[in-house]
Amino acid sequence: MLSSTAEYALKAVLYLANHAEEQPVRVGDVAEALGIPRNYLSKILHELARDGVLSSSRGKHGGFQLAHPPEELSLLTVVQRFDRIAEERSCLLGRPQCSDRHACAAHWRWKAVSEQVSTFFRETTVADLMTGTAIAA
Amino acid sequence: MLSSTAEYALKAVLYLANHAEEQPVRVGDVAEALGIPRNYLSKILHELARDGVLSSSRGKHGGFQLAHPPEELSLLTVVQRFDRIAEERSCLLGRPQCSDRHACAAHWRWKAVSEQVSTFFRETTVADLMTGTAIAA
DNA sequence: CTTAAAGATCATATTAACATGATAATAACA
DNA sequence: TGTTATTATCATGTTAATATGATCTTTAAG
Repeated sequence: MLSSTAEYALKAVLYLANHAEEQPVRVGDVAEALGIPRNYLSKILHELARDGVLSSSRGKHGGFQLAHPPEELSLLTVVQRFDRIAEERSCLLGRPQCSDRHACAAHWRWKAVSEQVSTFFRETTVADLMTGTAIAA
Repeated sequence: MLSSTAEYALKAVLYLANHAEEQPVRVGDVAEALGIPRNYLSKILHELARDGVLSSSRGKHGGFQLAHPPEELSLLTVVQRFDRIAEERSCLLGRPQCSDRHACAAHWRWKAVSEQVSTFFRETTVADLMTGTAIAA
């Protein structure tokens, strides 16, 4: 569903959210804890920082942390830079211009499902996925 | 959502379903009509034939056609050889062992959405997407 | 039995995603 | 002010998906 890059981003953000006490957290620690290639993750976290999802500090005692409370951070925000999640380009058959007005063969049936996916990413927050958080259906 | 290979497969199967009169249809015709690279499509259709989705005949007047009525052909069947659609490996965070018993942070929330996607591919048939077919929600 | 039209197959090229390694820039602190 | 720990950046390598081109095999028709 997600590219491995987006998956790394999401896992790392979740890790930072769950380690809010020990902020900021070093790339190396996150990479080791999650089994993600270090320099690759470094680049990903840097991009998240440029997007305003994380804040970073260099030098001794530097590292990364969430820039905003996890309740205010949707999964879509974390992931959208890396994957086009069911936003706009949601045509199952890859048509550039597939819409209600110009529907492909699969449009109406797929739209219902596709919107559920979008909604999940748009409305689920990092706080919803933090360990120790009550999970309600 | 789908890889371009799976998308090609689906488009081609739909094309064959919609041209049942002129069977069998040549690879070149399908490729040209859909804007898909010819030899690449040839390989894809060959794989679909090996899976029993299509039947192929060589030589003059050869080509491809559906091996079964479109009502009996699910999108999952068409696509599963090329993409792992929400079957098994459905963990959003890519955990190899994510299940109800060993749930990742996203498991329960994602499961509901993921199952809708699976169901769509499993239960929608090629007939449902054919042109001229009534579309009911 | 030859020929032409079709799919089947093989070798290779291209591209983007994923990953690694080396070096530069920055900040804390002795 | 120099040393060290950290992120930032750049150059390069690897791999899988996508794509192309050439050739082989099969079959219908003349």
